[in-house]
Amino acid sequence: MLGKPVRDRKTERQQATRSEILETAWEIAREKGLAELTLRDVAARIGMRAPSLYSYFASKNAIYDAMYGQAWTRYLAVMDAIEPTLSRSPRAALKTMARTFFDYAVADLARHQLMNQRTIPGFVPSPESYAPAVEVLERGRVELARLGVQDAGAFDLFTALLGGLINAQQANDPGGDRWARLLDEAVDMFADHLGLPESTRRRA
Amino acid sequence: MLGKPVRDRKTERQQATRSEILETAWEIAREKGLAELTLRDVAARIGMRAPSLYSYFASKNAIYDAMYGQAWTRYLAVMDAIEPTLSRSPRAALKTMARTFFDYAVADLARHQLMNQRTIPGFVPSPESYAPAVEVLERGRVELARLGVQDAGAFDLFTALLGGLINAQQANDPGGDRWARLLDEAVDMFADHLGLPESTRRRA
DNA sequence: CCGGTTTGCCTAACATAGTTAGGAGTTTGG
DNA sequence: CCAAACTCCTAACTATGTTAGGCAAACCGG
Repeated sequence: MLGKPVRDRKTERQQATRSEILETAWEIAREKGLAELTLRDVAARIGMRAPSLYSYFASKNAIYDAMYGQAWTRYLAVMDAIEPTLSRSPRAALKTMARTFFDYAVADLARHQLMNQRTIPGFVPSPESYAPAVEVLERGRVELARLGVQDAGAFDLFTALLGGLINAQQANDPGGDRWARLLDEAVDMFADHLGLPESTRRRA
Repeated sequence: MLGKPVRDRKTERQQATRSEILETAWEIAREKGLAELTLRDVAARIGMRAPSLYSYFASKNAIYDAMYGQAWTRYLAVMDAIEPTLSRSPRAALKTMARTFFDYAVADLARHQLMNQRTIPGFVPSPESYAPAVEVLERGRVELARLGVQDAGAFDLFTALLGGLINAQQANDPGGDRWARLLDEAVDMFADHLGLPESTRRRA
């Protein structure tokens, strides 16, 4: 008589368990490293056995995939939070954007590896999980265009520069700031190159 | 009566087999990917079984380690070949050095992953294998200093920039030239930033 | 030339980890 | 209330790095 129930308790529970698995996976990845994550570990920590996880994810890579999607989706939220506060000065805005992404990447090694490196053999993000990554890039492209960086090559150069600094920092001085402290200078270099206003050239 | 024999046939044979194992490992890594390398595969291809490889290398990671050392040692040879031909113009020399390293990295994906990325879980190069990598960096640092790039931060910025371009190229456009073609511009940007002579600023 | 040692490779087997098969107990929807 | 669905389990398979132990050929001092 009654129509569909308002809540789908089954699906709700299923979703809750999926979330719990993912949270636990992040936890272990942060503790032991992304690659050291094992299904038996994840399962044990939530009071299950490994095969039971297959009721929630099709494979271990599907878990990585969901984590990948989460990481980029959450960064989208960070972008949302930042955008209203961006300076109208192109240079300052560029620095804020770069610093924000840099900090997000450096804050969690496992997450950075998953998002930005091919550290898991055989893992390739699915189109659905890749979508937020593409959107982050697209929003970055639009934002930079708004700031005066219209050239496609220039945007590629910016992403390479930023990615290079992040990788160097994580690989050669994790926890330190050897490359972190070069970030503003790098952005200035880039801005100078494009002739953006408010030049503050360094190192004569 | 006679002293030690001139040649140690035993060691020679051992070395030859080690080389054969490494060559085969490179071959498989290039074919299937670095992480997809298995000891059973390597062994089979040289007419052995997996455990026999342990007479030549202490572990699979020891094979990766030797490959890592080879890759960097071979690049040292490339540097040797390049150095005499370097232009006296800092900018031109910088471009040649950057392009040479870029091309070396891009020429072999598996090798690049091993040299420059943490793509093999748990693999950390030994001090001996790390040494040539350090020397490449050191020679680069000296060479750049000679060209007028004395600041330590500037050198770090250069390596980050170059590494960022390489990673972007390999990750997002393998086999293409989307970032490769930005290399000269990137070096000019860097040289402009440092005020090196022969400026050819682009993109007004 | 001969007996012991070393070397080179083997088979068997173990541990770990992802994954599949199949089943039992519980929940749930008609 | 019953059948279907769901949840989780145990057992087991596969792949792969690795260890144990053995056997035959090569080597070498006397």
